[in-house]
Amino acid sequence: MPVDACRALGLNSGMDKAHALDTVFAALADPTRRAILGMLLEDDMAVTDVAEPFEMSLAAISKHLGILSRAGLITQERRGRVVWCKLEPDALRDASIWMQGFGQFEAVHLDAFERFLQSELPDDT
Amino acid sequence: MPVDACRALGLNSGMDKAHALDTVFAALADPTRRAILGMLLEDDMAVTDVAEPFEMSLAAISKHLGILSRAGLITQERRGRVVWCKLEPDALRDASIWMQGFGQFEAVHLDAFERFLQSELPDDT
DNA sequence: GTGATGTTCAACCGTTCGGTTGAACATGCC
DNA sequence: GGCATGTTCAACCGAACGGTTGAACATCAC
Repeated sequence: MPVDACRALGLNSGMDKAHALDTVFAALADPTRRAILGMLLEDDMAVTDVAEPFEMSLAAISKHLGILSRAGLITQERRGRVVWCKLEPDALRDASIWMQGFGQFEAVHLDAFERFLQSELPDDT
Repeated sequence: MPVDACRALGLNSGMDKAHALDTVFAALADPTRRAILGMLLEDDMAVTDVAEPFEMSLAAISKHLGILSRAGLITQERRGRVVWCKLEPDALRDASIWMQGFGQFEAVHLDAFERFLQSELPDDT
């Protein structure tokens, strides 16, 4: 598997699963970073465009993007001068699964939820 | 609604939803605290018993429990000398819902997913 | 080459975090 | 009362966090 793909899955080399949860949850524990993820849900964006709506220096946003990237929640690809940021939602999967071990409704209705997914999803998952 | 119930739902007074996500995710970003939550999944526990498996001072565990409590993830009730800790999994609900906005399969089928939740959940939400 | 643009680096700053220690506070037992 | 037990408080420590600034680095346009 290519290194980038690993990082996109939160499987940074030398990072065990617990440490991956650490970095993912820590990355999510900041409103600026959650807002960035929400923006990237719409479309890929350049760093400057990500920074635009925030009242904060470009360097600060660059740091936030670094944290999101190290957590595997986004990937960054340089094309010419501009660095494009892309959401990697698969990195949330392990964290989501961990959480679903606790939620009452998820626990109770997990089977129904999986039946729901199977019925609603296209086959390419 | 009683204050304790509000705290159990992560609705601490004066804490808006974004701040609630901050504290919940921050609380989850530590392996000791995640382990504690896992232990409380089995049963309610006294503070001393929570601390027993960790190579760490009791005061440190007490702080961790305070963080989990302020995030609404547990409640603590004093009975005599001992303080009992109880898991409050409902506090994970908002965070879980927020995350499910990002998973690829969930994103595509979010409307259907919400219909699913509405049909499967009890009415007391 | 020159200059403007996009991004990151390096150093710094104040605050928070995760841990320690020792003392304090409550409560139950004799 | 006196003492052991369960828990938290207060002060401290080093490290990490979230932000700033100014300089540096790449790349594109002319």
